[in-house]
Formats: sequence, structure tokens, C-alpha cells
Amino acid sequence: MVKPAHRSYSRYAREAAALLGLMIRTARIESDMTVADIAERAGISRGLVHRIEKGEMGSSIGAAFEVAAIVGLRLFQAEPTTLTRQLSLEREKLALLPQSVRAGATRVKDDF
Amino acid sequence: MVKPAHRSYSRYAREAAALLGLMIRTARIESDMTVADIAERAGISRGLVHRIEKGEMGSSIGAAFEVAAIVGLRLFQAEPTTLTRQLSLEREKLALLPQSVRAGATRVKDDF
DNA sequence: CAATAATGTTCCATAAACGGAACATGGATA
DNA sequence: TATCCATGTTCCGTTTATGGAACATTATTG
Repeated sequence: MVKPAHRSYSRYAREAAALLGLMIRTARIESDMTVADIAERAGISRGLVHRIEKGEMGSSIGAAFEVAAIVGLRLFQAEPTTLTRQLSLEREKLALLPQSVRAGATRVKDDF
Repeated sequence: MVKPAHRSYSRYAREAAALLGLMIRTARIESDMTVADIAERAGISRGLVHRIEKGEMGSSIGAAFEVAAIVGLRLFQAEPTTLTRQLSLEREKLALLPQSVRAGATRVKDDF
């Protein structure tokens, strides 16, 4: 071993990752899909989906964008509000949704 | 060794990563910053910045978003056009810019 | 409230990204 | 055209993310 090396990120970058995670989670829940559902469809582990939704900076772009695509999230879409504001708005929105999806899972379209 | 395991990604996810990379590159060039400049400011290697700009799926969200922040790119900003269209538009835009930034480098604001 | 299932979290082996250097390539200025 | 420098690319040791399982913690339904 040689270095600890934990990186530092700007507030903007951290908030962007957090927002993406929140939007993914919101979209997933609205689609009635469990974390496991997403993981299976994306071909990644349940833990990774969880980390992405938490906005952890270490997860790969590929995994994150794939998950976003699966939940039907539109990246680079029109969004006028500022990042910080969107973050809190997203949090409020999430608070109104169930914190756990139950089973059923109305499967979503599989084509991109 | 046990597995090759190269992942497969949806077209949407691949295009999203590619678009992000192109937007970063465009913004960087417009800011008169070299890849090395960005790398230093972001605290990452020149090679990684290059990979991010190429839209490689393996790079981390943290690194990518940090670079985006440094070049002043606004994530989740208003953008009506579809992803594929934006991708080609971005390519056209890039083609009109110099393919190499020369030195000078007019430093950009450092606060986030 | 009890039962059940989804989510959250930890641990660790291993697969993969990353840094850094070295070198090749090619564009921009003189 | 010649020179300089940014970009592109490869290699490989090291750092880090990821998968998988196991378990804890909730939330949802009956």
C-alpha cells in the first residue's frame, strides 16, 4: 500500500450525481420496479444499483446511464431550475412516494 | 483469470455517454483549456480526461461530473432536442472548432 | 400485530479503472 | 515547410469498484 487518496469533488459535481441518483430512484419507483429488477435488467448487482441511486461518485458512467435508460429517465432533458433547487424538489417528490415497492412489478418496455 | 465479461449497453446509454463527452470537449475548447489543464484542476490524469471525452463507459461518474463542472457545463440543463440529434449537432459544432488548443489558456473562474 | 419481502449494509475476492510514463501522431504558428 | 506542443495511444503496477452472499433493517400487506 502507498496512499489513502480519497478524492475531493466540487459541490456541483456532488449535487449532480446526487440528483441523478434521486431521479433514477423516483423513476424506478414510479415504474413499480424493485432494485433487484433493475439490477437484473442492467446486468449489474443489486448493490451497484443502490450505490448509483445514492449518488456515489465511484460508480461508472456506463452502469449509471444504463440504469437511467432502463427506468426511462431522459438525460440532458429540459430542466430550467437550478441544480440545488432541483435537488430539494426531487427530495420532496420522493418523500411522497412509497419507500419500498412491493412485488407485482408491472414490467416496462424492453426496447431502446 | 476467470471471465472476459465485457458488458453490453443500450444504445441510449452509449449515446448519452458519448454526448456528455462531446459537450465536455466542446466546452473545454471554448474555454481555451488543454486536456492537461483540466486534468490538473480535477486532480485526475490526462488519460482519464481523454477517456471521459471519448465517452468511455468505464470512467467514474465523479470524474466525469467534476470535469463537466470545471469546463462550466451545466448538467440537466434545458435541451429539447432528442439525444441522437443532439449528438450529431454536437459533432458538427466540434468540427468547426480547432482540433488542438495551443498554449496561453485563459484561466477560468475557480469557484463552484 | 405478524408475516413477508424490499431495501440497506458489510465483508471480501477479483475484475476493472486509474496513474504515469513513454512514445506516436498531427495540428497550429512562424 | 519546420518546429513546437497538444492530443492520441499503449503498457503495466496499483488502486478501486464490483459481485455475491450474508445479514440487518425497514416498509407493506393481511
